[in-house]
Amino acid sequence: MQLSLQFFLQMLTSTTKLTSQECDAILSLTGTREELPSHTTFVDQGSTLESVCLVVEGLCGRLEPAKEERQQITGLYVKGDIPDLYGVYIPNANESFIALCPSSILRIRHSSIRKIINEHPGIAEAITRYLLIYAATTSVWLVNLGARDAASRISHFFCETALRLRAEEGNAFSFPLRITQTQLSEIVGLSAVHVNRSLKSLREAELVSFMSGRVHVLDWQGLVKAAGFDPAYLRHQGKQLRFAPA
Amino acid sequence: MQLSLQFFLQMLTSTTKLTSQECDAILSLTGTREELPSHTTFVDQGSTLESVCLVVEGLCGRLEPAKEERQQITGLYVKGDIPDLYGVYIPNANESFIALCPSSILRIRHSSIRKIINEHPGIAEAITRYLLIYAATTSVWLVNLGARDAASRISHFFCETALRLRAEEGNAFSFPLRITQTQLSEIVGLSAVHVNRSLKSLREAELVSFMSGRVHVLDWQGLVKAAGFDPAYLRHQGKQLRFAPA
DNA sequence: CGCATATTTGATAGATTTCAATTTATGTGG
DNA sequence: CCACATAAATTGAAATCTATCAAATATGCG
Repeated sequence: MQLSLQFFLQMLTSTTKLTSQECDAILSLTGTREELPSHTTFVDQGSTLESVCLVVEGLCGRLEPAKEERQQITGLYVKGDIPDLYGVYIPNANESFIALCPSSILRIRHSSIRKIINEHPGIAEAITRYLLIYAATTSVWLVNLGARDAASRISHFFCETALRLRAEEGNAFSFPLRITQTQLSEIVGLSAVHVNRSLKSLREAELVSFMSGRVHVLDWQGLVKAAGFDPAYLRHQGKQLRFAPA
Repeated sequence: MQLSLQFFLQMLTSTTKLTSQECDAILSLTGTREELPSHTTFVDQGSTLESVCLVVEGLCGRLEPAKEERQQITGLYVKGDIPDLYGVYIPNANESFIALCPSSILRIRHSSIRKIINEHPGIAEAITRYLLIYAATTSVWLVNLGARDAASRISHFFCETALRLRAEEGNAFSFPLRITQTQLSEIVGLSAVHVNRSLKSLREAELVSFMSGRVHVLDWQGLVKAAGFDPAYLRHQGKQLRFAPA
């Protein structure tokens, strides 16, 4: 009974009405567990995909090949996420996936996913919605890099991550985020040095502090405001949908 | 017989093997034609979607709500694209869509799309792949803003757009791109003034010039190199796929 | 303890934005 | 076709933001 599979199912049912058979089909997916030390690449850019990776524990990132030494992380994945789920439909990896901290994944063969997709039309529909929510997140990241300054970018990332980790509670709280400042800089498209200085200014403004792999939100309201953060894209508003026959 | 519908079908069949019935189902989609003056918003952020918009002529953009006056364009859509196709699955618009120049669209009701999706499993699959290719493009834009300087960003955008407009031919050619420098600045996340100066430097480097709504590629090889452009994400490599029963 | 990695700081160079003004295009009505 | 109004492009100067380089300090781990 993988907790992470239940998290994944939760994401699917947050948008899509699934029958109990469909839910069972998801929960009974099996795969092989892999323990990944920090910085391990578990999907290679350019490879042909035959399985997907469910994040069971830890944090993973999508890494796009960028010019020379400069690399860009274009997605963050937490427990219950399947970063390379798109590979079921398009099995060519244009990017790599790496463990940002010691993590563990469950590798599930495409054939298992295809089987339940073909047998249960609602699952195909739910997966499409799941993929679309990730696409929406990427758009928001794009706005973050294109339209905000350093401190706001970092703030926005912290806000998003707090919600995705289900960590938000009250106006002050903290949550684990075991990444380095260098990795953070590759997420927000800044130099590591500048991230360090921006973190300092956020700390001095008493909005948020980030140390030893943990984010301490000091003033959630203020942080949300400074970041221009609107959580609409993360949460499905409105009721569960389904147009496939049950 | 809409040429733009044929373009759309081409995008679907570039990834997915469709039966001739399925192709016919696509081509016989109907909707209402709308002529849009430049800057018209045709999908409002926050609205509930009941139709999709096929770009018949012109150029459209996806506009994300950003802080205050600063706005970010997170997607560009050309003839044959359906920018808001995702709305069939998630009918809440988190962003607006606008005409970047005088354009015309065909508004097709969701119910028509849903009908052919339910009747033809291959179409659902093809649409999912189509949505994923757009998501991949957004990731590449994210890398563009996060890891490249001004001139490279602009170059990269021109390279991508040349291919998407099927304009590339030889080492020097030109193609129409009826957007303003201000709109370009909202695409690449820079100020309009800096875009203007970067364009000047690209012109002086004899790589590309952009004037009166037209891109003149002076040295395609050089431009691709300066941009660090790799077209893999735009073109589906490998043969047509399908795992739904025909 | 000692190495490797991560964080912090200072100084400097470079990139980009902003503000303000000017020039050049573009479109429209007479 | 011209005159006008408007939008777009261009330029200069200064301020701000961000990157780079180099070094020092801290942290984690065997």
